[in-house]
Amino acid sequence: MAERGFAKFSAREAARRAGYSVGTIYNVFGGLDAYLIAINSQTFRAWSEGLEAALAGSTGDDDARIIALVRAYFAFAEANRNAWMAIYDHRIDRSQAIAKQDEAAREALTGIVDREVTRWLGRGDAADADATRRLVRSLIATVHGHCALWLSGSYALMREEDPAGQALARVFEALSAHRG
Amino acid sequence: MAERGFAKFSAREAARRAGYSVGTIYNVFGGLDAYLIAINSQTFRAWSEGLEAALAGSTGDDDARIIALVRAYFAFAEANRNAWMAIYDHRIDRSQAIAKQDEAAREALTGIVDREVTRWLGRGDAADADATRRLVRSLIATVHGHCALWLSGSYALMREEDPAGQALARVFEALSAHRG
DNA sequence: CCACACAACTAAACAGTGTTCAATTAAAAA
DNA sequence: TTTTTAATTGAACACTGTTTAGTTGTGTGG
Repeated sequence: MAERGFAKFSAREAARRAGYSVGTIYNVFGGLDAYLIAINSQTFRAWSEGLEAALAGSTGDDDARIIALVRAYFAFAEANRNAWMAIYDHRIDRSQAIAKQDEAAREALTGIVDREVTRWLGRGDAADADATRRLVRSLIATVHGHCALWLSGSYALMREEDPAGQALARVFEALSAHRG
Repeated sequence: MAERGFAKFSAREAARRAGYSVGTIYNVFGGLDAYLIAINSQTFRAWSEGLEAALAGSTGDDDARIIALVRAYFAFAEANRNAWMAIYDHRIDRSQAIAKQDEAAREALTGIVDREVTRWLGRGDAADADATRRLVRSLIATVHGHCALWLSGSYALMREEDPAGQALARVFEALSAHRG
């Protein structure tokens, strides 16, 4: 997946390279969808680790943590283009429930952002908990949008040499509007 | 494309339904990529028309125009899920130049947003033209991110009943930060 | 009116794909 | 050692995109 990308990915070839036959994928994972979910969940885990590592190495103030977080978000996506894009290329049929461990891998990322945003906003009252959660989702969407359009090359966003910087500007505008 | 979605779309079946053979697509469009670009460009045109129609029907103040624009953005995407997502599902090989008319269809949308943002910001000096353009791209990315995560159902953004409202909140925060 | 040229279109072939499933092999239990 | 269970295969099926030789139709110049 990392080297061919979602469009050119072939379960048959993946099985071949692993020294197995096609059928084994279906026996082990139950179907192609579950296999792709497993692959993408691994990407999610690596992504979360990358973000945590960047945060652990951030010694500055609270602004610095947000900056490190967003920069690490973009850095991972760029360094793992195909794998990162595959996460969003694979449309999951919502009728079929996904495995608990895979669900957890996906929610871990939201959890990190939630923790850091709450930290930045300062002791959040329990009353604002819901508003904060909505803001977190929205900030993720904001950063995602910048990253996705950047990597896909859509629009003439290309003439933007620092999309992460633009995303950060939007994030801080939103955060500032929600403080105190 | 509208009824099957990008993943299940088949050029062979499209040709069959149109009463042609597969080869004709290759003769007319030169290749599958160009065919998909033509399809998506048509979606872009319909999308732009939808936005313009919403703006034409907006009689309120400047805030109302921005609101109408973003709401129409989401409305079109929701009403044309598959076609809208296909725009971003189809990764164009940047080595091959796309037709001029298709390029125009894509840039028209950016043009609309540019016009409305400039209008909202008030007479923009020529000096700020570049800053405005960067902001416009960033706002598009912001709204795109909300819409994409919403329709794909990624993250637990689902528990958000008004993603367009969240996108609008972010847009106005950004616009306010960039006024005079 | 005819032969010709040219465009549009087809149909078949090729190498791939996802998906299923009877048959086989390997491992574990009795 | 025999039997049961699990893991794995490989072939079949119906698709897909892509290419190309060949066929059809249509309008033009003589």
